Amino acid sequence: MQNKTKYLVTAALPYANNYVHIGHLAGAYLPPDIYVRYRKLKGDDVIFISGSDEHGTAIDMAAIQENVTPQEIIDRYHFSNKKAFEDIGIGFDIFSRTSNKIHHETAQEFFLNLFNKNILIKKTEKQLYSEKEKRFLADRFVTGTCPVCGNTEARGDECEVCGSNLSPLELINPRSRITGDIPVVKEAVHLYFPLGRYQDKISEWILSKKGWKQNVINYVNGWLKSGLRDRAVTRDLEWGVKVPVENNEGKVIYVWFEAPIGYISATKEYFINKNEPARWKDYWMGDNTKLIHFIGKDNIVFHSIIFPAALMAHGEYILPDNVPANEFLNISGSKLSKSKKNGILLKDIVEKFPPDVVRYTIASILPESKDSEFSWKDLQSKNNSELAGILGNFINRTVVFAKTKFGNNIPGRKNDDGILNYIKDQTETISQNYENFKLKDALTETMNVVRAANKYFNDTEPWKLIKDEKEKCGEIINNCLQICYSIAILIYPFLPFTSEKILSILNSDKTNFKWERIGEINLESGNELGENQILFPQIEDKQIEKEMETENGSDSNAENKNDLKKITEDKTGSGLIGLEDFKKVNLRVAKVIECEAVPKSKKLLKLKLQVGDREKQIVSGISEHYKPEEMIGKLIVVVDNLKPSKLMGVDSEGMLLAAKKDGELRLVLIDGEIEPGAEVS
RNA sequence: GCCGGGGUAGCUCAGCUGGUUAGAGCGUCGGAAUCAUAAUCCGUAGGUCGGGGGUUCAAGUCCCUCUCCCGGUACCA
Repeated sequence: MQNKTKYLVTAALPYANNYVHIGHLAGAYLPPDIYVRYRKLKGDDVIFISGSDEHGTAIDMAAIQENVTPQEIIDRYHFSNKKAFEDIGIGFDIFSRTSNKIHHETAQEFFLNLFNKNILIKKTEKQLYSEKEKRFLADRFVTGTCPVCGNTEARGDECEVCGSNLSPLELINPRSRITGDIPVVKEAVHLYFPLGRYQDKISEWILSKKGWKQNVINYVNGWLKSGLRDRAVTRDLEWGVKVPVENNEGKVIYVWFEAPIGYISATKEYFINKNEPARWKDYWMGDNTKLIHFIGKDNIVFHSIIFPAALMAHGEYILPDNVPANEFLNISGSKLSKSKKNGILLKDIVEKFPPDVVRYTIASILPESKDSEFSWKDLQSKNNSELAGILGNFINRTVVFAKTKFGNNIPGRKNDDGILNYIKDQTETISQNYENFKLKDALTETMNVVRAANKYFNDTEPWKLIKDEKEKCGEIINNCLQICYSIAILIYPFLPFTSEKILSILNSDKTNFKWERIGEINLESGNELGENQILFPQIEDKQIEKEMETENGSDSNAENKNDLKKITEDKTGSGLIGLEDFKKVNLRVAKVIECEAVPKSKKLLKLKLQVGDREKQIVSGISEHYKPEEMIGKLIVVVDNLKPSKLMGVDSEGMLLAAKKDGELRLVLIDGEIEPGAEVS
């Protein structure tokens, strides 16, 4: 008994700066919930943990922008997300938050442990310092003129206008975002976690892991190959967990380091609530706990490299047993560009559709091995033809039959004809699927059981037997009702709400509600049934069309690809070229009709050009020299037949001519007026 | 450009270390049945496994190459 395996299952900590959407659900919340519900049915000792990640500059900044306190921001998202999770039936044992006192203490203890062992390294770097505020300014707390596009309100880490990645020191005329104070450059000391030193240990540890998903191994190997680098663990910020070491005023522990410790703090909190404040150690420090992190693929690095390295450094904690990361769930129709995150919010979808319908749809397309695609039509068809048609129908036809033909009582039985044993056998393969984190397969097999139930009903034809073999008929219906109970157990991990409803329809309680009772006799003959209800009402076309419309409305990605695909061979001859060669280059006059910066790029501008009666788009690295608006209307010279290419994902169908020397760049322009499209030779 | 992941029936996806006629669900079409939310059950059709080349007795599965999509990274004359 003492040695029974304990399971510590975590779901990624959602950042309390955004609403959780169904992509998150598919990646990091529904899978562990299903898994945990299965373990609980098996009677395993399992705790399911998550909580809001509530620190970091993004939250602080959001607060400033909205002119509220960070507390208000995190409260908004924490409680909203928490409720959405409850509504969809994610049964966390605890959904904590990193702003809790217990977390601050835990994180500080962890930090001090490493600090006292001299594991953390001091490094000096140049940083902006505000004399007035008497502190160093974190990246996002600096505003200035973007060196790329000239935007005067660029942030220290990124220019929101042109999307360039910046460092605060690059900004022209930097100033404090809060007080407007002009900062000075000063040397700042920060503590670093020597991740590089753990390269070998991590590598060895990963290699020793069996049964990890291939996508996770690939990701980790990619990181290991390019070499692990030390990471700063302190940051200049007010909002966060204070660095518990002298001479570090105004510094907090960097969120990447502090947040995952939240799993530990949440466990502590869970046991404090249960009045067993020391029990958490049995899980985090015991030798028979399986720590399992469910996450999306964007989190693999943190959960399979960085956090384990930190745990190794600390030394007293267990390491993850598995990190079953999922790929991404895409929304069909609208290709979600990385810039705008068009997700379907969890809190919205649970208002429109029953939670189990959403759970079922998502569970059946879990991105376990590759990105998968969600569509509203899929949800509709899953509901109508699988949930209603197969599952709902079986329960309903059985119950209606028993009610009308057997006076609302469970008819008697003698012995079964093998169907229950068949179902019991199936649980073995289903169990295997759960154990291997193959939840989609588990769902398929589960539904196959329900299909078999329908087949049983069809094959035995109780509606015929009722006429002159009522007793035999009663036995079949008894079997079907027993199957209903078994189904309630089987589907519980995926459809907990429906599971409850079935129990209530059967007028039964949870005494036999255990995995090993599947395929057993769990209902007593003679008992009265409860009130019947339709488990899955049809979803009408209208309802689906409405969702599809609202979705498409927000998406305006209607760029058709051009068919012009002339390819020119460019052979590099050394020295002189003949007229023939020169003529291969098709130079034309083009008028700039639109121009904007390419998001996230430093130097690229996207230009829409008029060339004769055609339009074409080119991308050019000139934004350090020309602003988008001053480009419009200019008559420039372009190479018209250049092989098209993509720059940062944006199509470019040519190049413009410009002179360049010593960092100076000037465009080749046309003297006077001439029709765009005119040939240049 | 580079790194990683993909491209398998109309749709959504399975196919581990290469091995008999490539699978499932939904959808299609045909039939049976009528207890049931016109739900169920049986059967049918549908794939040159993105294109090309190679290794092998044998490749969706390994190698090369091309192409398209996704993510990361690169920044461009």
